Amino acid sequence: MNSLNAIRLFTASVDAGSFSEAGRQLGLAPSSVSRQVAGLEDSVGAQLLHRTTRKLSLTEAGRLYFERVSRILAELDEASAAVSHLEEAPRGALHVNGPTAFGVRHVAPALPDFLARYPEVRIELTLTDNFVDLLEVGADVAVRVGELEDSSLIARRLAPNRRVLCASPGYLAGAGAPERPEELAAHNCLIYTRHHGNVHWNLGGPDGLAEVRVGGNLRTNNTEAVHAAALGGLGIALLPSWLVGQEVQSGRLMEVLPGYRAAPGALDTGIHALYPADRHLSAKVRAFVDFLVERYGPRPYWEDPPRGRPRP
Amino acid sequence: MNSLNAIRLFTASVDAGSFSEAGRQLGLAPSSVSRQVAGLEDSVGAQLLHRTTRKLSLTEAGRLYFERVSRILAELDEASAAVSHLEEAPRGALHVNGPTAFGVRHVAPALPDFLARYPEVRIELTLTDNFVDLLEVGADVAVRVGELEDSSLIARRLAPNRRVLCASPGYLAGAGAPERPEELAAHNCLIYTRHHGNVHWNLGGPDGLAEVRVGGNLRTNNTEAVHAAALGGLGIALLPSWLVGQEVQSGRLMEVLPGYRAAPGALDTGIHALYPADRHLSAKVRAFVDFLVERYGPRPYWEDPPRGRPRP
DNA sequence: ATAATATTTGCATCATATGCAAAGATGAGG
DNA sequence: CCTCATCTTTGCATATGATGCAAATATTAT
Repeated sequence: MNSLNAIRLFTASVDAGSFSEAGRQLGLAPSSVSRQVAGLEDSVGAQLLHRTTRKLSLTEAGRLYFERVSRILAELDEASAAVSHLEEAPRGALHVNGPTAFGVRHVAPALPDFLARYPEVRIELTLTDNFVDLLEVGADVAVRVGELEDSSLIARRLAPNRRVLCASPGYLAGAGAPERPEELAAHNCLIYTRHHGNVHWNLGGPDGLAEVRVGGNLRTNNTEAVHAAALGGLGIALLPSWLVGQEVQSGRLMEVLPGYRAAPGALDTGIHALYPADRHLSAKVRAFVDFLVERYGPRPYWEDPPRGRPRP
Repeated sequence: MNSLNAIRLFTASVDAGSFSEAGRQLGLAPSSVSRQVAGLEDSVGAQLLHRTTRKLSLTEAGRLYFERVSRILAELDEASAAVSHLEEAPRGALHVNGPTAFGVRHVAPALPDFLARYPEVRIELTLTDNFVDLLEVGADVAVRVGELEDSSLIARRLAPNRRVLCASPGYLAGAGAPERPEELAAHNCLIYTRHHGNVHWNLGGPDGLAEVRVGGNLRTNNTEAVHAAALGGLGIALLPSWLVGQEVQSGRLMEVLPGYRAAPGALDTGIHALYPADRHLSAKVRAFVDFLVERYGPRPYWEDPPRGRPRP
């Protein structure tokens, strides 16, 4: 096993012209240099240097070894430098993973700004709705909505995940807008079946929690389908604000029971960025997460403008 | 300072797919591998591997580093192998140094045979008559006639260095052939001035040592000049057998006082090959020295065929 | 010839690597 | 859902290797 140290001392000795001079330059005793080079010669099985008290001279083997090895040392330093260079500033490929619905609406639109700020980064965005292992898919960072379970990853909160009741103006014009949670039972409520207790909506409001048994003529395992049906005027939906916020703002949907929101559950822990708990967090990942935190902020742009209502 | 060991363990881990497997293959504890790789990551300042109990996966930095570094490791092994390879068989450049007169007569003519036996060797023959430092001139081996003083070199005896009295048949026909050493004083003796006591010839014969004061009309510092003058019939010369042996055999010169020879002095210690006292003697040097020893033998071809006379 | 400097070696000291054991974590299989 | 096997990591004791100092040897310059 060649020690890199010995090789460095060998080349330093050749450059310096003597073991003592090399030792002085490197802050080592001449004896150390001498022994390391001798060990290297034993290791490669050939005399590399002819020694005289006044002069070192390369043997043919030494000259050959020196030429190759000094180039190799340079390459090695170069390799380290290349890697360090990657960490100096955000650059290189960044694999981002996230759920389709959120990714399409709030990640992909943010990428042009991010890439404009960090021109040396290339992004590969993978949107998947089944849970994937970050490392398995080769992702550097993932955006997750609710449900944090992967304990080997670090989660950084990006935004709250508020679910609100909403319906289209047309539906509310026909069926009327409920004023109290209990009235939801009489409405056509669009059910997202992947919530744990999907037949009950737990709503928090000014007068505490209210559990309402709801139902209707649409049950689906796809949030987008609920969304589309609500937009089409089918009924009242309980959907995350990041999905309907801007439509509420534009009036295509109207918030129902605006003082109430879904009681915090597993799905409501917030929106997080997840990345490996490595000692060396790469600059590009850090930059990306910081960018999202900054872009979404404590009150994301998809939330209604402040209405002065107390937050739970 | 990167430890080569850590890099090897890193690449081994990537190849093996786990620290434990790499450890098994290399006979190391998993903890060692883990720590070395962690240290390497600290050293380059970037995460190289994402770790899971079940899987290792390269980060982008790790992939980049791995690609470069595994190639570099191969080059390093190659460099060592190339140098070791040099030692397996005689090959490469062999720098031979020696005195002009002997070199022209007995080294250069031997080279075709040597090179025929070792086709991978290239010879650079440097003939100099002033003493040169082997290392200074970059020689691997030197042939020296007498005068061994360089204690840092190893001397291997190649042949005896016998000096004999000789003259041309023409001279002897005119001046007569001496029968006893004392008669030399009356002859024209050709003096080589670089002998220490150059006005006295110390001759050993059947009746012991005889010191004869000699002189003549030619004194020169060049053996070749003495040789040429003797061939031209100028007088009696005291010349090494390797210089005149074959001419004595052919009759162009005749030995004078054949029972006598120069008493062993500094110039008569023999003909030696000198090479650096390195622990790793290169194969080509060893082969060359062995070749000369074998070629010259204990009684070199330039010596007269055995005459049954006692050696001193 | 003397002084100065270079390499090498022995020895004590110190840093580092290693192995073992234990703890924490993860995926497979029942 | 739980258990088991395996992997990584960390703490600690040990061993291997590196280092510095001093002395011996050798060589060149003055």
